[in-house]
Amino acid sequence: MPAVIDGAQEIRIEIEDDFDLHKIFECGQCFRWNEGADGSYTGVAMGKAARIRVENGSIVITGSADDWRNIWSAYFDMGRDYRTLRRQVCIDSYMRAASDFGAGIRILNQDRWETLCSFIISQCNNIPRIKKIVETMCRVFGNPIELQGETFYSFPDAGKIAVLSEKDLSPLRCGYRAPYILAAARAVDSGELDLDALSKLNAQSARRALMAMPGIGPKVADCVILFSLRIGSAFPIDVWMKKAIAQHYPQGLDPAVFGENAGLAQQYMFYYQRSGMADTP
DNA sequence: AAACAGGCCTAAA
DNA sequence: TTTAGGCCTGTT
Repeated sequence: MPAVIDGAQEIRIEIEDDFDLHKIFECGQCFRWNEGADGSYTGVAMGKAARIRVENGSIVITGSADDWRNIWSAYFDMGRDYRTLRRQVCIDSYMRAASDFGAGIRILNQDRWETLCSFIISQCNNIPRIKKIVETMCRVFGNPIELQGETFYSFPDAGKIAVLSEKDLSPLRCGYRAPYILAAARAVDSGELDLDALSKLNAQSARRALMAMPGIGPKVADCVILFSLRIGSAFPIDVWMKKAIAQHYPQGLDPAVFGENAGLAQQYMFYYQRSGMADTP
């Protein structure tokens, strides 16, 4: 069992398993963590602001031991052994290279409503703009959170957004996605779309329910399923993944070969493809 | 300046 | 069942 040392402002957790902050936060699954000059990351998740770094084989994160146990441990998916999972997705030499390159990635267990909303925003958008829209949304509609003298903002509840109009969302500059955001907020707030319940279904059923919503297609649905519903078989396919598959599996690739680890395989492929390292086989 | 960006929707084969 | 064009906005 990893030791948890409880300091005044931060705690320290020894890690043996894969855990690379840069890869975790830059592999495209989240939008609210930013790297500082010292290599630490600061961000807001699950209603908490935190700063985290890795030092001498330990995670060092602001907050209490209870925060770690109640929030961050699950958020960083510490219940799973990624060294083992990484071996399991090595179905060929390409996946061997991709998973070696991406070693350290972990799939975050993020807030469901936030993930849904963020990936609605992500459609036909680049990462800087996605982050900007999400940050504006939090600043305008979220609650302030203090961390080491700095003010951050939580992601607003679905109920807070549900009562707004398209006009209210105009500061976000999110264009045609605004009605999609409102529809999702209202469905989540009313219980018509029960994300917790979806997490108990299989990927196919959850996907069908999500795609019944306007503005949610297969890619957004799969991201929500993988990054927040904890259903590991989801395999989001975006333009990068299409390139990766075309290059390395011209005959096609059935994600089912990865079973329950398809989502992790996707993350390795995606991260590898985006790095440009995958282009020279 | 025009094209494009980590999709989705609709219309049309 | 698959494919083309349009869509807000910001950036190149």
